[in-house]
Amino acid sequence: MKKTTVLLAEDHMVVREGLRKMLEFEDDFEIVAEAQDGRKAVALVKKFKPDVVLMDIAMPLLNGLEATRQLHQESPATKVIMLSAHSDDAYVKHATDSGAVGFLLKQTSAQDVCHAIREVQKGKTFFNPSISRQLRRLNPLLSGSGVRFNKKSVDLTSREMEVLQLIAEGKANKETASELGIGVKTVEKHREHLMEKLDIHDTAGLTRYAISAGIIENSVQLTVV
Amino acid sequence: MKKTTVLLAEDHMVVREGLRKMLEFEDDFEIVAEAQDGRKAVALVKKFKPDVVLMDIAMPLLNGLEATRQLHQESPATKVIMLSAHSDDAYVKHATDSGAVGFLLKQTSAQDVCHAIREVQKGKTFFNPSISRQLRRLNPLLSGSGVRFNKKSVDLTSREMEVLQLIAEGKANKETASELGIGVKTVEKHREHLMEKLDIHDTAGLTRYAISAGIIENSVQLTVV
DNA sequence: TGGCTAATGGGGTAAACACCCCATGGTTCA
DNA sequence: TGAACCATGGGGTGTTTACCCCATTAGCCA
Repeated sequence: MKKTTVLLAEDHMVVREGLRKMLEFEDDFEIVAEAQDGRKAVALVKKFKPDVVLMDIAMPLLNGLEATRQLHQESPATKVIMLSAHSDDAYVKHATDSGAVGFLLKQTSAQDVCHAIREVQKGKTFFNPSISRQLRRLNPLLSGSGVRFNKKSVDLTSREMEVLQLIAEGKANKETASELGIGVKTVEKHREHLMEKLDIHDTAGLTRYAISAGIIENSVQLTVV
Repeated sequence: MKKTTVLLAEDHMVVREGLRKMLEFEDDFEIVAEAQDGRKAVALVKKFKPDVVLMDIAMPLLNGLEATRQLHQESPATKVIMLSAHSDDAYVKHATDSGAVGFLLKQTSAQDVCHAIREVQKGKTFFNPSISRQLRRLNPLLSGSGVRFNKKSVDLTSREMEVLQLIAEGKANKETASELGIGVKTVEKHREHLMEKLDIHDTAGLTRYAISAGIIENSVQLTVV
């Protein structure tokens, strides 16, 4: 039986070695190459044409999403499973848009990683349960069956984006209202829509989302003088 | 020969399993327990008194720095090696302040992880080369004058730090209270003190502060076109 | 044209929050 | 041995949220 060839793209050596040891335990996988950044990943996929790529989202030089998009030009048959520590909508949406057929959180167990590889190799998709929920929420159209999903995701409206930004900046609804020249009730309404769309129901969560989505900046402050 | 007992504290299962498989390869280590959040880590250290703890900085409920500080009350002999994806000055400084005797980046190879454990077990310290450079840069200021760091910025009590983390994770005061096993009024009080000390008077602001101070983790911004 | 969404707004309620008042023990340190 | 700080609580008050109900206007598009 031909083994499933796998390429690991992950910049953290600890994680990469862990994944490798994990997969070496199984006898139907063969790791053909490892990349520590997105650019290397693209080059190695071009060279080795692996069946599956385990791709970290956050990598130097070229992030996993953009790397996925690029390697699909070179090797359309290669299935990419995204790895991420986080499950922000922006990530999940970008991942599927980029052509990833799987999305794993780093909380995932070894069994699930192996399972995911086998599933995508069979032409299926594999998402962590929580991710699946997000996908259904992002695109109700695909909730029915294995329908292809495309870029129809919850882009926030520009008004919602504005309100989200002001929330994350610490403005109360009243301030936001006068800032935007609209009524407080309208701001509340936008806030409601945001929470519904993002499935985040507290200010702290909205703030974290805004930062991770790049809607506001949050420079790392060094506490060392 | 007695094996070196190790506790893994890391919320990402993928990383944790990787570390475990990595250490199981060596015959002088024995993993006695694993924790997926800081609070569990403290409890398990109290129970098992391991020789060494591999501790991720960013974990739910209680971050690795604060967990380290707490477990040193219970088990002063336990050596803690911090694991982090980043090497921000704030992290390194806080790690040494908290009592960690090692600091590894997640880029570290398996050999170095094992080497680090053996070194700290021998009573030495182990830092990644880049971290060592940072320490040398930071140390003159610290040791020379004997002045406390952070005097410029606010120093929060350890309880306040815990509350801040839970706030930033989106917990309501009631949840935080039951999480910490104290009254809601006390949580409110800590929250008041936080706001007063930091001069931040809204949840969004506290959340941004927690992220920028490295008390909780937040996704890296992606510049996907 | 009918159906969809965005944006605007009003009303109401229960919960949570921010910010005051107060107190009791326990450390720590000068 | 106090002063200063910490952690723990109770009471109260006004503000702000989160989440329901409802409606109108405008634009898009199939």
